[in-house]
Amino acid sequence: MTKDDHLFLVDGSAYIFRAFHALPPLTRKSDGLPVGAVAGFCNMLWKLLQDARDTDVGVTPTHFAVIFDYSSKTFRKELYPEYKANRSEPPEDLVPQFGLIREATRAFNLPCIEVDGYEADDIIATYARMATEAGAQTTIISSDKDLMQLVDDHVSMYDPMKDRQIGIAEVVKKFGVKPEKMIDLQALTGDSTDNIPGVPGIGPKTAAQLLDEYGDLDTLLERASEIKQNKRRENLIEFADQARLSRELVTLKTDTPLDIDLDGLRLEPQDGPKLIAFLKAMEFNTLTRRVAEATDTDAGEVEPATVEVEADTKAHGPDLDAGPESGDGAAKDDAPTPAALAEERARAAASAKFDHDAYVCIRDVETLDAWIAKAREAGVVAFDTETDSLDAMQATLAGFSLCAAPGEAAYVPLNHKAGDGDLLGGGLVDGQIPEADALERLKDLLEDPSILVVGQNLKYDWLVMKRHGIEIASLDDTMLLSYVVDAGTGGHGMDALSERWLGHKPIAFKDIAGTGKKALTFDMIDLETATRYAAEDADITLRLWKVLKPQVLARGLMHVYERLERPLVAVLARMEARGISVDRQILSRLSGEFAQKAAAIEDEIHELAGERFNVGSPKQLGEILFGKLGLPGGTKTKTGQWATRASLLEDLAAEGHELPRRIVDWRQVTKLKSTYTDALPGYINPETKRVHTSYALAATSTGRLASSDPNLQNIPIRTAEGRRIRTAFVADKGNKLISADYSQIELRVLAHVADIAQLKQAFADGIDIHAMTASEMFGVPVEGMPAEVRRRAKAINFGIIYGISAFGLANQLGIERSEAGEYIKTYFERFPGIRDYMEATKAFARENGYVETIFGRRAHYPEIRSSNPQVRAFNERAAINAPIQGSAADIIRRAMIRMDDALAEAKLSAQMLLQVHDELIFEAPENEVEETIAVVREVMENAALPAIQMAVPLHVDAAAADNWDEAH
DNA sequence: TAGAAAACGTA
DNA sequence: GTACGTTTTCTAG
Repeated sequence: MTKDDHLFLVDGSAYIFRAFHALPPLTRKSDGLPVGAVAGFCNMLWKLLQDARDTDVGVTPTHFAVIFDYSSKTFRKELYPEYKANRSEPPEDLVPQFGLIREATRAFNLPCIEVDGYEADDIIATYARMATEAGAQTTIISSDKDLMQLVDDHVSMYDPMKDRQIGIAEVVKKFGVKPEKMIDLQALTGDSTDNIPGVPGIGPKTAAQLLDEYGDLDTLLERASEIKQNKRRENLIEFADQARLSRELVTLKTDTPLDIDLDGLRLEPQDGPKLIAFLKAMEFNTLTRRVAEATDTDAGEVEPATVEVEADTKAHGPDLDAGPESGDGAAKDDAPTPAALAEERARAAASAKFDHDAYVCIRDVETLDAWIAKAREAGVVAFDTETDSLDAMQATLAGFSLCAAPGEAAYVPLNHKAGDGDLLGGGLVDGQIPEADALERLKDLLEDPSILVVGQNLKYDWLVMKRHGIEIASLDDTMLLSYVVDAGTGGHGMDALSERWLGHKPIAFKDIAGTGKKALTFDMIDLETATRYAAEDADITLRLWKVLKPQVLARGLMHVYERLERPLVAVLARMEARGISVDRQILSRLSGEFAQKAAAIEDEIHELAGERFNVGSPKQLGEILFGKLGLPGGTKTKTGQWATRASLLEDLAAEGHELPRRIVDWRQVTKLKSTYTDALPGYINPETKRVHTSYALAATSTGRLASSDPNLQNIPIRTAEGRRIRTAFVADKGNKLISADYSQIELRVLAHVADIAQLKQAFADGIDIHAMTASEMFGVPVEGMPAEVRRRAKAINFGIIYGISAFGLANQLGIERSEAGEYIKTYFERFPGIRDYMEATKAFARENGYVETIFGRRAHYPEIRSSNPQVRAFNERAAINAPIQGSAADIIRRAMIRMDDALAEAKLSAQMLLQVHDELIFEAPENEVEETIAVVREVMENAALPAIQMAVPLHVDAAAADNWDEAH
């Protein structure tokens, strides 16, 4: 095909429906076969081909094809199970015409193109792209707005029923945006006929205006908070992921696999007798005559063709989807479910081979530029940094790897050191791109919002790049995709994911770096080995992304990923980067005090024991207590050692034994010293002088975060001694720390999900919930209630959240198991709805293998059907707890995601520093404290909205002070 | 020297 | 009774 050629592409499937509805019904005289659409189609084709010969029309096709939908099981269904879900079956009169129209196409001597799994529009887009690349012109015979995105200088459309050309100007006139913006426009408006969601409340007019103002969808969604209209802003924020999904759905594929190339579409001469035979069979007399005249054929000589009439329901037949979960995964070729299709992709990835020799080590800017160009072309790039430390806040960049297509990955070394081994350390290895040059180019790529940067645990790379002045704009994280799909079933580290999904065991870091004291850091590894390792990581990451993203979609979990996971990456990275000030002096003073106290207690212990021994050794201690001294009540742990846990020692102390009391005291002091006052100063970053914890997003089965290095979610608070450690967490000069925590959030969630009238009422009235419980259970008035009664009710309330057992409650309260059982019985009599909820949750978990939070997050419990009663019971309790703990975790996640913008909008400079499950810690200028608290409370208390309207109010307590102890 | 076990800090 | 991470001791290699 050359630039003088002109390709005509007829959207056959769309035409069928339009002709059927627009034209008067027509039946074959002889037998009543409905043929209206066929007649319209034949007339249209004939006219097009005749006009083509009239050179004065100016448009002469040299290539021609008619394109059809093949099946409704397209990749879009895989992306979005609801796609075209509201399509009803085609009218009975239309069904037999699908096959006839294909026959007609062949009778016209025209190629009839259809591809399994793709829509006609994708095939059209692909051919149009190919023709444009050849420099040729394309005319698409359709008026479907879904195709308007293809219109440009080389591609136009033609509406055969209205005899109207559609070019760039017509698209702009009709929709107010240029054709290249049609995708974004459709993503916003959605499409009710195809069941594309879009953003509620946004029609074509609003969409065009928004796109005019913000340029494109990504920018609009990013800056949605600036929009003045309340409802519109909320919807754009709330349904951003839905808009992105819609965009994926409306974007036509230009790489549809095609059996016939452009040259195969060259227009063949009309075969008069062949066409007339078909037309006679259809009994289209007028058209038969015209064709006979034009082709100089004697129609009387031609026998009518034998045309098979079959009910071809392939084009738009009913969907036979069984549901999102597929049993044995054996996809039937006629009706694969979305999950089965996702699994199909997983199967394909599982057999992929890894060729480490194919990886490239990039050592000059030209090559780097070429790879970056390739990434731009793809629009998606897997990215991974290699450094010398697991601490992103201290790590030095050794290099980075890129992968834009499976199997094609490269490593870019930047700071590898020569392993000379002298004490001064080797210099830089020769032949590495200067860091500044490479990062300048990388910045352009990573900060481009149209490039999707895919990583495994991207928060780490985000922080490393941020420290080099680069902020990744659009990201996907394979760890988080896995977490959304599989929370509760194994880990989400790259090695585990690679083995699970790709059947490939990656090169182990310890195999290239060694282990222990003489382990190498990555910058000391030779470039060849480094390339094999680092490029493999990027390769694996991209392949995982290709497998996991469809998994998320197929299971209907995209909203969980988009609303609760992906946005948190940058939020947490910023919190970690800020860190918190910890006063070294205070900790050092406390360490001294604790050391003295521990030493004194240790002397007493040795005195009481009558010998010196290692007090820190439970083994030695057990021997002394239960062996040498023969104290009663000794129990053994599962390894046969004497158990010496605090609660046991407390019991002994209560019987008047002095030694156990002293052990408990000693343990408390040494715990505080070793874990907190001694360890924390070591975490103060020498550069920032602050402590930067690391939050794990995918560590828990319920959706909670986890904090480590150091863990700032378990700083002591229960004892007076412990609280003193909190005084070392301080605000910088001129600032205050603000602590804001949800009051009773898990019990509120329980009241909501289990729908318990008394609980809901109590929270609505702001009543003391434990006292209310006690009053209901024991008939004691709240006024003047004994502390012990309330304490027991409180323990029961917590027990409920934890999936209560008589054994556990008895343990907690120090009562007999039978008595605890009575309490539970009474509780369920007063709150039968709770028991119903617990039973229903267990049943759901047994049935599905997972449970869900109110926002749809899943936690898996594959062992809930274990034949081991202990294992089963444990899984049941966990399954009962997960929706409650997890929903609360989701709520605070939502608050955190909104918080930075809310503070910025209020022009407050407060910074969110820490999260402790139901508490957020901020650092704010002294004079903004009151305003900040108001904004923080507002965001936290409304965090479930607008997705969920809780049946109980959420309440947040907040206070400000110079240190964490006083603020809490 | 790596990993399990026991203990204990938090929500 | 739920969910975590860190420290120390102790054992196996």
